[in-house]
Amino acid sequence: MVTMGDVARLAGVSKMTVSNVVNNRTGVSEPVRRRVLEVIAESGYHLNLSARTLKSGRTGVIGLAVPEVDRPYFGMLAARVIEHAARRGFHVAIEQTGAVIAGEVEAIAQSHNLQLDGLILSAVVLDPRQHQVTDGSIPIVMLGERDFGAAFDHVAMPNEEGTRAATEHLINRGCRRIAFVTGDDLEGVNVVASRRRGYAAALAERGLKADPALLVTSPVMTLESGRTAVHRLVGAGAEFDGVVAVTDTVAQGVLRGLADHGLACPRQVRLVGFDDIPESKYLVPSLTTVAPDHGWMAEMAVRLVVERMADPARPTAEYVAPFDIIARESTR
Amino acid sequence: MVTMGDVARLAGVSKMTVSNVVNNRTGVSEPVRRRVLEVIAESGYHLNLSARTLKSGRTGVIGLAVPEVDRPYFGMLAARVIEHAARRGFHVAIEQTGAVIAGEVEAIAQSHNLQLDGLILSAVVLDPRQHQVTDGSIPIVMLGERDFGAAFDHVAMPNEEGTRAATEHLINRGCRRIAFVTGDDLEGVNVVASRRRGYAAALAERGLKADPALLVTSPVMTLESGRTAVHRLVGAGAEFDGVVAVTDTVAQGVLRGLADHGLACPRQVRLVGFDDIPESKYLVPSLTTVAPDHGWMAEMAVRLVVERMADPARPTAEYVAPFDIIARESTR
DNA sequence: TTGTATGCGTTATCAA
DNA sequence: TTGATAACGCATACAA
Repeated sequence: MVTMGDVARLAGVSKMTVSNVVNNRTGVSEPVRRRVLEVIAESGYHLNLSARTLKSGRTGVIGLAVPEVDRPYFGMLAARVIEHAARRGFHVAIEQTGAVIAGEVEAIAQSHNLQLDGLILSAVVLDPRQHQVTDGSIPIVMLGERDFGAAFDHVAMPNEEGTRAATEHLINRGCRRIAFVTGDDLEGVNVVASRRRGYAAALAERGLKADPALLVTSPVMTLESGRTAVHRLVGAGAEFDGVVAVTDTVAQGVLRGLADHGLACPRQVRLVGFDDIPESKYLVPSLTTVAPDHGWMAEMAVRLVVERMADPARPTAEYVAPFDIIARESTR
Repeated sequence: MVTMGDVARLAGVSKMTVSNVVNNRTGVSEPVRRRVLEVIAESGYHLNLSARTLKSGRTGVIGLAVPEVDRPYFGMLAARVIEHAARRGFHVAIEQTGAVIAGEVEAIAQSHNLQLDGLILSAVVLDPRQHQVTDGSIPIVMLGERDFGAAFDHVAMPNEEGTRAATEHLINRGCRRIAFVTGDDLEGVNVVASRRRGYAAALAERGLKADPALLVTSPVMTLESGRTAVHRLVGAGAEFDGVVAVTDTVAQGVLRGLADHGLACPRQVRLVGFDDIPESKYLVPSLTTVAPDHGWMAEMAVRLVVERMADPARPTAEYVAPFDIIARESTR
């Protein structure tokens, strides 16, 4: 391997001069700079980032911990975060937490070992009331789901507002018996609880009764759980003319479940999701959904991490992403 | 920051002994080991990976370059690669190439700077005949798409075999006018060309004519391009009773396009995709598809990278993933 | 404008 | 079984 010293020797200068050239610092005469760059090109020299890191204590790597990158929503998030991080000169190492508490705790713990400069954690199960996760050694930004109070910077989804708007949208379309298909952690501080509050609030506002038979929960929020939810509703003889799904992925499963029972959407049952994943527009019927501004969220998360690196003492901030209701065929 | 030296001092031993304990090496007496571990726990010491890297020249990071992580297929791939790499003690840094040649070349070039121990490159546009990409400084495994001959280890998709089987499946179901919806780089050494060969081979084998009007190409392979392809077929007055889509994502777009024109699938047009992304099972109608073994591919790619680290001289190998045809509603 | 000395935290080598 | 020393490649401080 060719080192900075080799380049210095070949160019007939000192290591320091090479370092200055490599780092684009001033104070190097033009002829010397050219000579050094020549030698670098010829020799195939590459700066050793580990050595620089050892000196500076910074790796230039931001961790992104998500449940699984192959869930559409988190894949989308990862793509945006990688983009915005690159724009600021950072690389992204992805950790998969598996949506289990141990995985999310581990992601924080590992951030030391991995020498991350910062961590963006999309926690979905970690409960701030039950787990002491205050780390403090590197900037951690909580993304999207759980609210850890003022302990961390937090970029939140418009969970409650979004679901309320979605539910209102169904009501405006004439639905009166609206089911809510979601996860089962209704008590915690989490996306499931917040979105359900929005659903309940909209019903209450419009004077509709929240029928417990129309609340279908399951431990996971997947395509399969959405499908199964419909099977359960129909199996229990529940009457419903609208469904609010906790995510687009679940909604897609619901669509499948409706098809299994020959229920036409939107004619017999209208459906609305949450996230606006890329596929939603192409489903048959295309899916009405709550569309938070994902690019905005990713950019903000990266920005908060980077800014906190510069100023660790800054008070934590909480941002809620803007959103739109995208009306499509599933609620026509 | 607490260093190995600090731990050594606190434990009353040498740095080397601490290192031996941290690395689980033999030759440390039990009492000393316990004492050191105690101090480590108390002091909150964490091994500095950069320093280790500086010594060893290894980072423990494998790069994974994919077009975009938010495409379902590549998200799936990334998830599997991360899993298998973790199993072998490696972390994964994801690069997004944007499916452009410059991005793919850049990924290789950057692998130096990022101090990657290896690179898994899912190239989709880089053409081995036109670009000199032989690097040699770190192990590079080509994944899935393009064939670089013996220059790199290669884990291939069963492109030709898969599409042939898919096309045969349609013929067996009674289709006689089968369209192929794909990308437009039909000449290169790539997934588009191979899959088309499989399509053509199946038609030829069964004595069906390949009507050029039924070959619909577009520069990209997306949900939108699938949808548009159907619009173009119908707009041109083409008659077709089956569609082979180059990927499941494109197939999903095709499904949408069929719906736009009131064409019933599978009654009027049968459809088959390629990849078996998680969503395919839940589409309405559920999608018949060629299902390569993605876990197998990811595992093999990681294995090849890691093995080549150990033995850079080993001749390159080529593996083709096994696959199944999953018959679902879209070809019922 | 350029060079020298020193140290970042770890590990390999060799000696004790 | 343990310890001392010398690197790894770079950047900081300071001297020339």
